[in-house]
Order: sequence, then structure tokens, then C-alpha cells
Amino acid sequence: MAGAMARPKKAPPPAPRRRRTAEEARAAIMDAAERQLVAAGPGGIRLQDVAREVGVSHPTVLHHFGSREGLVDAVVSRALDALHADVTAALADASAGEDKVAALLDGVAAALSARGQGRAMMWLALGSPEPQRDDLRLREQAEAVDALRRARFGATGEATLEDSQFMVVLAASTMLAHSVMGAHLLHGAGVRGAKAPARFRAWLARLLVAHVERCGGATGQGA
Amino acid sequence: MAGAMARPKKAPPPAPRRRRTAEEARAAIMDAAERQLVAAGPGGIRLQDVAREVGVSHPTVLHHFGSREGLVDAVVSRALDALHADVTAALADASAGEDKVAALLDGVAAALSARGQGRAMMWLALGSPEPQRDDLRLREQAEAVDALRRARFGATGEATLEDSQFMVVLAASTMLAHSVMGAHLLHGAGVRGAKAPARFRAWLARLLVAHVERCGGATGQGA
DNA sequence: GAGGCTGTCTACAACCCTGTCAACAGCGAG
DNA sequence: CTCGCTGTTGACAGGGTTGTAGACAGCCTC
Repeated sequence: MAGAMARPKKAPPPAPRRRRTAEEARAAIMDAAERQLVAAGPGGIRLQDVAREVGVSHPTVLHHFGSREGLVDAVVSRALDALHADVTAALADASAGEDKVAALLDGVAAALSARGQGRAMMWLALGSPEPQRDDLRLREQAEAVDALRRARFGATGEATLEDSQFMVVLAASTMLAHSVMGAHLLHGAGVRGAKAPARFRAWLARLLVAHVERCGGATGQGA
Repeated sequence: MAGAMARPKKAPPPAPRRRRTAEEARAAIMDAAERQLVAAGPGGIRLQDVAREVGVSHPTVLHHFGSREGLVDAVVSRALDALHADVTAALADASAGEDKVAALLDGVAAALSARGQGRAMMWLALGSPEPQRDDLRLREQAEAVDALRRARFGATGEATLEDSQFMVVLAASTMLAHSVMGAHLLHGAGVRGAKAPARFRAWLARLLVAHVERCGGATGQGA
């Protein structure tokens, strides 16, 4: 014990110093920060925690991102871009089919829950009351849905666009809410079982398909 | 100026000291804390901010609630109780009618947005991945919906309960998501106008009613 | 009117977080 | 091999937060 105290002031072994490329370091730091973003929100990201998780000291994080805010911005941007890419991929995959709608919803749900992107979106929405970035491109998707319906049922009505928009909004709201509290809601309503979320998505898909089949290309407004 | 400096160490005018009853003080503090809860989440509640908003010093807050955590618990409990009461009232009001469903959704939306209770629920859900308190009593409501359907269409099928549960879950998810990011979603999808949320709720009501009319008391499972 | 219960305050202590600074140390270029 | 760029670090400063301690002061009771 006394022997270990040989160095009175220089203390512990200097610890081997790894040196990554700037890009590697940034990526590793952002990965850790993203996990914190999903778990605790943008306000919950702590430089010290991020640094510890990566295995560096916190000034290193500041060196790469300038400030805490810089880190948060970078992480949020990257997460939203990834989300957009995943959702787009899921939509492209399934939009060809007809009532592959269930598969489409499954794909979106997977994109939202894979790395907690749905939670991240919700954190961001809670943080800023005003609409901010149109990250989900809902408008494009509503127009795509509308086009599909017209192609299938003919352009019987013009007011239909809003109907398609509402369908997209409904699907998006539901998938987002479920990525955050799906388990709460299903369990709370008394629906049990590990496959409950999938059954719910399938049910929702049937509901949407039935709505389209019932209304065709015409608006349901006046009905 | 020099005359005002008469007291070298006791400084500013002692400031008139109001004395409330413990109950009044607790209520005022919880009101302020609730506003912060809605705006910044449970983790965003700062004793100093709460105290400043009420017009007291932060040790007063600690005196009444013991600790920050005590305050948060009290505020969360009170908010959830209020939400439950409001939602229950909205449901009781409208459940008598038939397709007063739109009015029912309006009532729930109002209960969720009036004092930000929907945002509060979302903050809490984000904070705890595991299902926690069954604050919305979704189970009861699903059973009520199921009972109504059976009363109206007869007990044609037994598997119907899950259908009703899903309807309630869908409505709840959507209303919750919209209380947080309804504006984002509608605006993002291209739906404009101050009455867009109300139109969306009316549309959702028609969708749900149509579903029930189409499926009656029998399950939509095998269809 | 006197006394006590308790709501309230000022001042202080301990902790945590972000950001700065000067110095150290890989790793590639010459 | 030497030099320099830059990723990396420990130490420190400044601000902010929760929580404590002791004194002050309304308001109710006797």
C-alpha cells in the first residue's frame, strides 16, 4: 500500500491515449449523444455523460462540436435525416402493393422505434410548440396517396385531397404516439400479448383500406 | 442616495411579507410548477423559477414540499387526477348520443389541451419506458364502447372486444399526439386554417362511426 | 395584549455542468 | 529522424441548482 504512494503528486498512470480520426471521433460521440437524446431528450444530453460513454474526456467533445448546443444540433439533424431516409425507404418498399398497407405501417413503426427516432421526434415537438422542420414530408405522402386513389377510382371529386391528408395525418399521429407510449396504451386498454402492436397496426391498415374502398375517389365530406 | 445607505449591512427595504395558509401556498406553488411541467417537462421544473413565479423564495417551496422530487410528484399526481376527471366528464357528457362522437373527441381534445395535460402525459411517457399509471382508464372505456355496440347491434360475435379496444386506443393515441404536435402534423401535411384540428376530429369521428356501422357487433377480424 | 405555531426570508454550502486554457502526444510529411 | 498539425487531456473558473440553518414575522389562541 505504502509503496503505491511513491508519486506524491503525479498520481495515476497517465492512461494510454487513443487517437481517432476527427470523423471517427465525431461519429462515436454522436452515437452516444443520440442514445442520450432518445432516453432523456435534447435537454438531457450531458457532455460528461456522453464523453464517459465514448471513453474520452468532455473537452474532447467540445473540441469537436464547439459547444453543447453544437453537439445537440448535429445529433438532432443526423437523427432526423436518418428518420426521413428510413421512412422514405419503408414507403417506397410498400407503396407498389395495394393493401400492403399493413406492411407499410410495420415499416414505419420499425423506422420510428429502431433507434428511438420516434421518441426523438416527440422530444423535439414537446420542446418547440411551433411547427419547425417538415421532417416527415407528410405533404408529399398525402399527395402520393391522393394520386393512388385517383388512379384507382377515378377523379370523382376534387375535395378529396383533404381526405387523403387526414388519412396520412392519422397514420402518422398514431405511429408516432405508439413509438412513445404504444405499450402504455395497449396495456392500459386491456390488450395483452407481445404481438399486440402488430395486431393493432394490421387492424388500422384494414380500417384505412375499408375507408378508401368505401369512399373511392370522392370525398366523404357530405356523406 | 447616501441617505438610503443608512444600513451598511441590512441593505434593501425588507419587502412586505405576505403570509398565506399552507393550503393556499401549496396550491399557488403547484399552479406555477404545473405550468413549468407542461412547458419543459418534469425534469425542467426549477425551484427558483417556480418560486419566482409565485413571488416567494425557493426555500419556501422546499418547506412545503420537502424536496424537488416531492414537488414534482405532487404536481404530476394533481395533473393526472385533473386530466382523468376532465376526460371522464367529457365522456359522460357525450356517451348518451349516437354519433355525437365528434363532440366527444372535441371534449377530450379540450381536456388534453386546456392546461397542457396532454403534453404532461407525453412528458411522463417519455420519461418512463414502462407502462405506469393507468390514468386514462382506457380499459373501462373500451368496455363501455363494446357494451354500446352490443346493445345496438346485438352480440353477433364474441371476439369483438379487441375491436373496441383498438378503436379506443386509436382515438386516444391520436388525441394525445395531436395535443402535442397536432399543428406540426396538419401543417406539415398541407392542411391549413385555424379550424383544421376540428375538421380532422370530425373526420375521425365519421371514420369511427362508419367502421362501427360496417362491422356491427361482429368482429372485423376475419373479414 | 402576550405567546407560540409556522409560513417566510436571507445567507450559505455542496454539487453539477459547461466552457477555457495550456500542455501533452499520436501520426503523417519533409 | 525531426517537425508540425491536431486530437486529447487535466485543472480550473463561472454560473446555476438543490438543500440546510437560523432568524424573522404574521396570525391565531388564550
